[in-house]
Amino acid sequence: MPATIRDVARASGVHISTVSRTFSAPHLVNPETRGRVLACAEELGYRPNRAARALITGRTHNIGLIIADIANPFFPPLIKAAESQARQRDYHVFVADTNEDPIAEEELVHALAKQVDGVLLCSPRMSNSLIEQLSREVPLVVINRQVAGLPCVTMDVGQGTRAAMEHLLDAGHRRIALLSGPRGSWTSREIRRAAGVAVRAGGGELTVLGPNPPTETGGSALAEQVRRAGVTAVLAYNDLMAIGLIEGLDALGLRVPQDVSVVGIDDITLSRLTRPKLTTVATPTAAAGRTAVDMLLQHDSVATRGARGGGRSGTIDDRRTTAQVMLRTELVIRDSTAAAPADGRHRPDAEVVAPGPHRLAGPGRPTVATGGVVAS
Amino acid sequence: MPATIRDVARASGVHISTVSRTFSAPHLVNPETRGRVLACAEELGYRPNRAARALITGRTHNIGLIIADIANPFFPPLIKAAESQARQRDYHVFVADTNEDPIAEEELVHALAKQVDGVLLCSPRMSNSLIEQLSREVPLVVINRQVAGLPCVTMDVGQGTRAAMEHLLDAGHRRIALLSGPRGSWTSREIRRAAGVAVRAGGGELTVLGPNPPTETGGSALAEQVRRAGVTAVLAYNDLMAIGLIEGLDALGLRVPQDVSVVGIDDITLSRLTRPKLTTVATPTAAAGRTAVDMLLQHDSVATRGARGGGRSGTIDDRRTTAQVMLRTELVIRDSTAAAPADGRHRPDAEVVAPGPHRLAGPGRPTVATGGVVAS
DNA sequence: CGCGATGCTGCAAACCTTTGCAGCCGAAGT
DNA sequence: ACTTCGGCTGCAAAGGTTTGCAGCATCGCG
Repeated sequence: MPATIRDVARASGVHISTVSRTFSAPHLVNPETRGRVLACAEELGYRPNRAARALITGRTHNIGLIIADIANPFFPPLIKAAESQARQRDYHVFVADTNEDPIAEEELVHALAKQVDGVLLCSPRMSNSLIEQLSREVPLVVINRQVAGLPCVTMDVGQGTRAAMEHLLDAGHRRIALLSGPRGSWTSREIRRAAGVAVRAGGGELTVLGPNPPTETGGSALAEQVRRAGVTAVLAYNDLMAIGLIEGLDALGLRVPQDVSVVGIDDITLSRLTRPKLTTVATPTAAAGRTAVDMLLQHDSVATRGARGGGRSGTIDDRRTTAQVMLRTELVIRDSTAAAPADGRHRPDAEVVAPGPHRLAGPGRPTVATGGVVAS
Repeated sequence: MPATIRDVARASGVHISTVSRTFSAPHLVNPETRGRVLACAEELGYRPNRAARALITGRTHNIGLIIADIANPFFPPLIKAAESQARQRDYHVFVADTNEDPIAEEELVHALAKQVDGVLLCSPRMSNSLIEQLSREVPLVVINRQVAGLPCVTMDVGQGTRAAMEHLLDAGHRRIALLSGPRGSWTSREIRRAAGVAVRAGGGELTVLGPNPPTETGGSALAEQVRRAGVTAVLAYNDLMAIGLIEGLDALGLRVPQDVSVVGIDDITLSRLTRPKLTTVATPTAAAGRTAVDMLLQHDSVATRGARGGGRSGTIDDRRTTAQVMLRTELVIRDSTAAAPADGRHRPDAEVVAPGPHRLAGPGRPTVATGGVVAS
């Protein structure tokens, strides 16, 4: 039913190759002919079949974006940035969600492999070795994880964690908890490592709780454990968990930040909407999306993996060029952190009280401390 | 570089057609042969090229999902539901975001057309006629809009709006504002229509503000206008706008719900996290996603639009079977609505006061009123 | 007038699969 | 012993496009 290139050729009295060129190499065809072809194409509602084209050129002009959890507000800015960057280069982005499931991740890479020119693997939960293996099937750029030999873009959560911990230590906190993220998360490991050294260096004591699902309910479920741990400050794997934790503490009668200081990571927009507004480590998600698309497109425009185009030669050599980019993070201080309680512990028996002054806190400019930046 | 069916055939000493059948019709090939072929395929890391397969079968086992704004928390549950439903039927979902841009919408449909078996068009902003035209290019299911002759799944926002307005009128509100949504939104028109008749029937007066971008900033930008309108209650096009409006009113010194009652639409999870918790019309987004996938798959499994499979006959006749489903909505009463102020107007000069009792409101079961349900 | 260059178009192979048809072989039925 | 049948496999066309190569005029130049 849909018009093919042949229909157009017949209608305009030229060979199919001329029709093809009209679309893919207009300068090679006589303007007059081209006009006639275009008219017929328009008339018949012809659109090139991208699948057929991909079959021979080896390039689909699509890129796949695999996301751990689309419901996490952390991702949409990244997705949008990737899409707009891709659109500028005449590419389309197909997003797929894995529900934090490593199996689904692998399956999706396979499914996408032949339908896209490359895949952006965002916050993968699978093993490094599997990622490496999959990268032989389709060009991969990894986001939020470092895998040796593959192009990666990560956030410098290590620096962000240090900044957060120093902020808390400066405020007099000594007993600090870390709510870690999901099993398999590179970011979570980085945070944990950095938190460990930073707290120790500051003479504090770190309690690690987890692994946990990186969601709001994952956070609220930890309120009881946080109370029992007797800490005065908490760093959460992400904002969602931090917000959930605040909810949970609230239900337990513990006030934030008077009794417990809470800091999140990501700086999702939601973190500015809750009460108290969340102190958090801002990660440049949009930049990550853009960068990842750039790396992917540069990486495979260099060596077109075309069907005919004479397969790329160096399988090992071009690893030299695979970049690993790490993006700067920033600590944004808002209303969920305060000086440690005088007795050095949160009060175990908080009475019910009208909400504290943070409710009235003005919209003043948030304090900002910068983290590090690295690239290689 | 990637292994093709021919490589496997050579390696296992059979014809390519046997390899093909090993995967697509296993019962037609001798178990012994099949075993050998599978072994070789595994060995070589062979994966069928879905693009090539699609070229001949006419079915890609992909479905496209076009979304107005992926950053709107309304959509993720719909996306996830669609994905899981599709996965059960061995389909993959590709999500694309249009940034509320009608042009991008059209372009995406074209881009997806040949790479998917059908497209779910969610909250489209383009014209009905264009949608109808595009539906001749690829099977379409429309979500959040009714288009004659096309399968649609919508939410009964009309009933939800009526319930919300009755709730407000019962609470003594008479001057009510409606924050309408983006231009081109079917839902927004439905809400406006229903709001008009409901408020008039209740002896109230409706002020319509809009159209507006359906975002948090879109809502907060309207605070000033809402104040000037002198209304005591507001229904917003969606929760995001409602939450933004509450922020904006707060900045103006107007308290919700004491001075102004606010109700949203959608019941996104965020609406339970803000203070005050939002009264809102819950829409069954997950059900919508599932239903839409079902309608699409049923619709085109009936008549395979295969290349060879003898094109479908009835172009008009099968319209009889195109269903239009409308899903039930529910009014969820939380803390952002209250009785109208005694003087019938919000106080124009609110003093700064410690936050009201809604801060302490327990997690009690929300009151629920049911809306209608329709199907044809 | 001849020659090469230039601009445009047609030809046909190739991309990777699926699938209708035909062929082969052994077994079962008559 | 001859047919029939069934199970399995091979053959080749088809699907829609791109692209290197070759052919053909036309044109400019010497």
